[in-house]
Amino acid sequence: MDAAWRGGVGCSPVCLDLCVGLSPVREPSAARHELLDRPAGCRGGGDSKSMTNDEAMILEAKVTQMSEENRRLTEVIARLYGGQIARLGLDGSASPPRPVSPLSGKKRSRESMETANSCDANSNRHQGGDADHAESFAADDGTCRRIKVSRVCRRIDPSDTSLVVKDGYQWRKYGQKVTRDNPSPRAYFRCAFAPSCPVKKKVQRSAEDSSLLVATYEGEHNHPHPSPRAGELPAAAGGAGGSLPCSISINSSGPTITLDLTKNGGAVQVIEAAHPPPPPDLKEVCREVASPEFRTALVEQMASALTSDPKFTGALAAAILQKLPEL
DNA sequence: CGCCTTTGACCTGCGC
DNA sequence: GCGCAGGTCAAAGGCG
Repeated sequence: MDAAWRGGVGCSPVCLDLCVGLSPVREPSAARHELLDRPAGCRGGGDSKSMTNDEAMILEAKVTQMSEENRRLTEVIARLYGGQIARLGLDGSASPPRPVSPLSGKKRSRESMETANSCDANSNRHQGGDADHAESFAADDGTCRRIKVSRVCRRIDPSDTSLVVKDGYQWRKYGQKVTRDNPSPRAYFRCAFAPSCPVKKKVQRSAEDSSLLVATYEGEHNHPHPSPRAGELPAAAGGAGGSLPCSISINSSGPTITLDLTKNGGAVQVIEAAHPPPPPDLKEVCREVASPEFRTALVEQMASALTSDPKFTGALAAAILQKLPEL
């Protein structure tokens, strides 16, 4: 299982985006790509100073180094979460006992019925209803968009019985159910801001930690955020912004785990990566991952492991050879 | 009075 | 075919 996950990091739809202290902003990779995409001589086009070739090469070397570090940490996270993710069914090749996709199977006919009322400009819904199950259809139809699923956790007061996760959107509760694997009831919400908004939210306390509220967002908002406030949890729309250092989402590009280690100002909130519920030590693992000591040790350990791996060194040599100019 | 929440009933898919 | 479980509906009640 671990091997399957590790193998999936590089070549399966599963991808890991890691931000490791490169920048206070959440997407340092964007800046990196901007650097990499442009030839050395063309960089800094918008700057008043023109960059020399030496500076460009140094920057490129740094970027390469960071990429390598990023890749190492990717593997570490993959190992840390490997078992959990596999159980989650995020690996598209596996056939999990309980699919993560919220729209698989039994929702089909009901979704198609709802489509009759809301098949307007909403790009998330397609006429005919079946297209909603983009998890299975989008692979063949590039025009379809998969339903985006993101999962966030928020720590609350254990005595607080309300299943409310404030994210700035307006939600209408339409159901509550006690599920089998969790004694806490699960609340079902619809986005009440726009009638045609397809986004749904499921909120349930963690079975392991009653002070942890797990909110699962399904779909994307087809309207602007009504009252964007800083520090609130990210909803499905946009998905990228928010205060959580770690999130899992499933979208058109496949399952994505984002761990942002640059956000160490606040307490690290634990994302439940397991379904069924994770072992209790997962939270501890997440805390460790966020600590500088752990990161340092991690890098050293991974560097050691990678350099002692003949496959890695071989692949690295091959990659370097490819980069060398032909003689 | 209108909106929202609650909650039991119903629907649907899946596994046996 | 039947039972189970998740998801949704809709009537009833509460609240401002």
